[in-house]
Amino acid sequence: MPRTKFMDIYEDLKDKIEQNVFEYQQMIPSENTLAKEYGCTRNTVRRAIAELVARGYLQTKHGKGVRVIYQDFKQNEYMFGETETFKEFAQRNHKQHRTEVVLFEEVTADEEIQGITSMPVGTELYHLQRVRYLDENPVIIDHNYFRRDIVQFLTKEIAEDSIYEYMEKELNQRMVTAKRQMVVEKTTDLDEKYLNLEGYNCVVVVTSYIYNEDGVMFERTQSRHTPGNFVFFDQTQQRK
Amino acid sequence: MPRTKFMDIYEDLKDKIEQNVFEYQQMIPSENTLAKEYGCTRNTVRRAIAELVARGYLQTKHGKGVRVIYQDFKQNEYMFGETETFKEFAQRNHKQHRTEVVLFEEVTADEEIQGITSMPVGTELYHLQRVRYLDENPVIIDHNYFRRDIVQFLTKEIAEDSIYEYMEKELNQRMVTAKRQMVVEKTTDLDEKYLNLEGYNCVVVVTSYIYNEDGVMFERTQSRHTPGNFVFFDQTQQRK
DNA sequence: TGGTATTTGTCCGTATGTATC
DNA sequence: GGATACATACGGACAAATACC
Repeated sequence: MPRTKFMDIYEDLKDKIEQNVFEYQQMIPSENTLAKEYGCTRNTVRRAIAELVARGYLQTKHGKGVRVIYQDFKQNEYMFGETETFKEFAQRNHKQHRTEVVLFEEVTADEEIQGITSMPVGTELYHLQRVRYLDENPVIIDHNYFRRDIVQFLTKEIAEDSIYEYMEKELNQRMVTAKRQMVVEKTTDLDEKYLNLEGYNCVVVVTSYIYNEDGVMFERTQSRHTPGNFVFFDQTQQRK
Repeated sequence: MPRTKFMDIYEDLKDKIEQNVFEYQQMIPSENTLAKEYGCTRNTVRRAIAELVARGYLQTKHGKGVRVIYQDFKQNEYMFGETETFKEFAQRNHKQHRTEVVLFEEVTADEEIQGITSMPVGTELYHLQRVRYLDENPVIIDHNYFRRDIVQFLTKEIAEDSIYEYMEKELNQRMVTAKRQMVVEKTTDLDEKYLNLEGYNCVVVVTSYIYNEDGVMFERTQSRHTPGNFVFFDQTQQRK
């Protein structure tokens, strides 16, 4: 993927940080030094550093230098500010995963569905309910709505694997922007039917609105997580 | 605050989006046009646009243009990827706020505290427990640990107002990086004693590790939220 | 279908300002 | 005060994707 010069530099610095070539709390070489090493201008180095700052790897200080503040990730963490599918999450954490489609229907948005999805009345949609298993443990129920004009020819079989892989490979559609909102809600009958709640009387509800590169919102998904099995993670830089 | 040119442009564009001068889904003027309007180079405009993309206001597409994808915020939302204090949160949502300090002690980190805080054994710390009220409703218990060598001369009175205002104004210390982790846990006796849980048997636990501009982690705080009162919000751009 | 203009993406080189040591 | 380091900004070049005729 790293086609551009600044992405090459980004990847190289990131590797060096993750491999502890540059250690936690250590200052990395100055921008001018790096520019000479990489054979580019200071601007290009700065671009790479900016990306690493945004992701919590580095911290810059005016007049002083650039410090490593990266520490190892925990497993089983959902990263906020990153887009990761359930399949990718499972693979990253070396877990078995399986998706059971318990509802698959085609609907047309009425006012009730508009209230849920923010899709205009009349929009043709797929409506799915899917139970997600990690190591045979049911941890999430997804309630998905997809626009049929964008996510075309969806089948139950695709929904059991990865809808996003299908979209990218077959339809040449990409998720570009995701807006997510998280609340905790009391459990519903459906939650209790499908999930292993381990005594909790609530679920973590993550509602996502997903846009493609034409700025069209083509998906609204509500993911209801069992409380015990997830961690959300976030890193922030305060700007002046 | 906007001292720099790109921050001026950032603020101006942000206002125009929020005031619907540029409407949802509309393309804004081209970078070259904006550069002429603002009397600067294209690079400076691009810098401002990049910030707005990162915050979910705009979406760019190569060869086409820049589209507005901002929609209004809901109230009572905690924005991930932003640093906001409890006091600022209350004021933004036009709510009364009050903080009650139920524990204030000075401790030295032993191995147990190191396990909780990741602070080295022997570090001198303040340990606080604070109950936070919104409109006289107890919604959060904070368990704070602060390094005494950095957050000096802390008092109960300061802790009842805003520790961060004190740090910035009196100590010239700033929060620069925050790493936060969120999980849901069963309630403890302390939660049940102080919080109004409305039937929930769990709380949302946000654990924060805060760094100053010297890269020193000077605070570890665990905030235990009542589930009903909070929404966490997040926006993401997927990069190529 | 093809050519041209427009628009964003990447990168360069330079200059100046400001914070730190 | 001088050297070093990051921050901002300018102006220009070319590439790549898109739109238009």
